[in-house]
Amino acid sequence: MACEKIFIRELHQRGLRLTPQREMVLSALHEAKGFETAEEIYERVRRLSASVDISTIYRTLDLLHHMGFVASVDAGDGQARFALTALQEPHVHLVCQGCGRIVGVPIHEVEPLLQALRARYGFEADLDDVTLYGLCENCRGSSPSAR
Amino acid sequence: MACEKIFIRELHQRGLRLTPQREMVLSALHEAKGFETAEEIYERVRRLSASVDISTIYRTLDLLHHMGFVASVDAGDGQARFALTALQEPHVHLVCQGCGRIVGVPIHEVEPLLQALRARYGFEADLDDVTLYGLCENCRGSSPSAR
DNA sequence: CTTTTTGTTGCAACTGGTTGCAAGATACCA
DNA sequence: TGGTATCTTGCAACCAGTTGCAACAAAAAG
Repeated sequence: MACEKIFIRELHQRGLRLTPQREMVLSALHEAKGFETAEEIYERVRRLSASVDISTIYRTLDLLHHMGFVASVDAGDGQARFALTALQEPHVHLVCQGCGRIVGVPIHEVEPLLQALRARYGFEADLDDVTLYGLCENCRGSSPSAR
Repeated sequence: MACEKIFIRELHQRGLRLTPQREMVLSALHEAKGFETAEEIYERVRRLSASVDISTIYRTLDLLHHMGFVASVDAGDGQARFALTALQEPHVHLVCQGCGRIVGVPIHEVEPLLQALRARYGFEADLDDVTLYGLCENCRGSSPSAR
């Protein structure tokens, strides 16, 4: 897990600490392979240690998110979903409202939008964490199927 | 209030009813002139009638939003904000994280983004209700001031 | 005007998520 | 190795917003 070494280094750089809870959340995210809710990640962590509190899960996911290790997507169903992105380029996320699939779009592909907003509104938008809703190729034709 | 006549017509078309509560929310939104939280709109309605429940405010704002009368923006502080848009073209909203100002961008100005997503990902995005975060012209230079 | 249908409301309970705080644990230094 | 500063945790209370449901009320029909 090269990821963990980098995590420890980043923590130390910010004067933060490595705790068993933080290790377990990182490990749960490795297991997950894809977007999961905080509750699902909580369940994975509980299999490792029963005494961890859900608020610690949220705090740790938040930390990992701010450090750029984790992407957070609001799929529009009132529950955020999280996934490891480790050190990839930031993505804009597309959520299909037909099938629930989440697709990442490298941020450089929407650079023209950034330029347009800068030019016309003087607005410097931060697209690191944007989620767009719509219909994917599959669901566009057929009638939308349940998630 | 031309807005109210159209509202009544739209309600009837959908088999829905005009109630005092719905009229009061619409009237509160007219008073507001700008984005306000559900709680602020609730306070305005309470000045008209003390017995209205906050859940009715939320349900009505939701209805007005789905009917296209109201824009809903998550300013990133954990509280949604609502404003009358009556029958304007839908907007993408820019929220300045420096000063909290909310600016609307007519949706046709981001049409190129829609086309790019359609072409490369086959994804038909719905930008009617997108909010982007960043810094406005004023706040870009100076150190960000509190909201 | 009364009845009937069905959409709407207030209420209370609940949801996902956040926060204040005292107790506990980590990392550093002697 | 022991002491200490301070970061982190679990807990419980809280927050904005949603939901199920029985009572209510708008609109249409008689």
